[in-house]
Amino acid sequence: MPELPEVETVRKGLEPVLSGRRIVRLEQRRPDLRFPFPERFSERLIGRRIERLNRRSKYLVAEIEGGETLIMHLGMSGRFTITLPDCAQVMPGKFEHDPGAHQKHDHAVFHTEEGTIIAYNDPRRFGFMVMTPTAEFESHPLIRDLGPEPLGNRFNAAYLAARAAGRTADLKAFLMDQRNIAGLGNIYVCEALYRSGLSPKRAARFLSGRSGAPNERTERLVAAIRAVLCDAIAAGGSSLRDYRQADGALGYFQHSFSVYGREGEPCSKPSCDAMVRRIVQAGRSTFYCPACQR
DNA sequence: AAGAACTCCTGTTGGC
DNA sequence: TGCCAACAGGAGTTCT
Repeated sequence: MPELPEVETVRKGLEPVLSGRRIVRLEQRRPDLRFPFPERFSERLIGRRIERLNRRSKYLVAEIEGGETLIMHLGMSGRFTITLPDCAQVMPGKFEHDPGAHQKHDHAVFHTEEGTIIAYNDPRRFGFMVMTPTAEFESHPLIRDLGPEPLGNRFNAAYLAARAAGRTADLKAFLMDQRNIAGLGNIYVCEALYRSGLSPKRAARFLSGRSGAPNERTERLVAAIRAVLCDAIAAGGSSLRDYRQADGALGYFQHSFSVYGREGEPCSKPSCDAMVRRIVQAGRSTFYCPACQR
């Protein structure tokens, strides 16, 4: 489901009810998601405060009092729902079920000292939760090979060009690879390539000149990636199917898609009369404008 | 080492 | 209406 803007939106939604709060109960409804839940999961959380809720790439990262960190990934279909104490009073009609009553695919349910219930729901179970000593977070196998945050300082044209030098993989696959850039997925790769006028079928080395220096295309792509992510975060992410923000609100960036999911529709550039095309790359749909993206 | 194929799982959608 | 195939926002593992 979620790419960087959606995970950041979830983080912002969870922060007020999790950051600085103490976990008093954990209901773990099955042994695993994609991977087993952490050993003695509830023992390691109960009675402890969540000191901070961060995001790295598409991971939610909760620093737990006592020196451990909980790393969570939402996979394709993971989401959190928040039920506030006395929510019927606070938000009449907002919850269709009794507070505390669990829904199908609620696999882990956290209770805080304040009586807030935070349920992790994930039909496909491609998500996962793992714990690591906070001191070893950066060297954790899931974290250590991640590329730079696209909205951070380490990500720029010089980096991208050097990274792409000599690479024969197509641009779509190159940008989807989290080791190159962290946090992009199918939607935002398609949208960023459209915004920068680059074909998803180009080889990644198209981004670097001789000696791995950036060119004008690299600059355009970097700017487009930053812009589309910022726009999406400002819109609260994209709501496809039933994805919602943690507070139940729908993100609305899906209304701003230029190409994603728009096969057969006219290119949104007024001067272009081409139709958006869908192809399959590495088993995933790619949407692009064959006229604007070269 | 890089790249491509395969895999996990459930739910929804579209065509007949 | 039912049935079935295709597809879905991800990424670790395994192979070449």
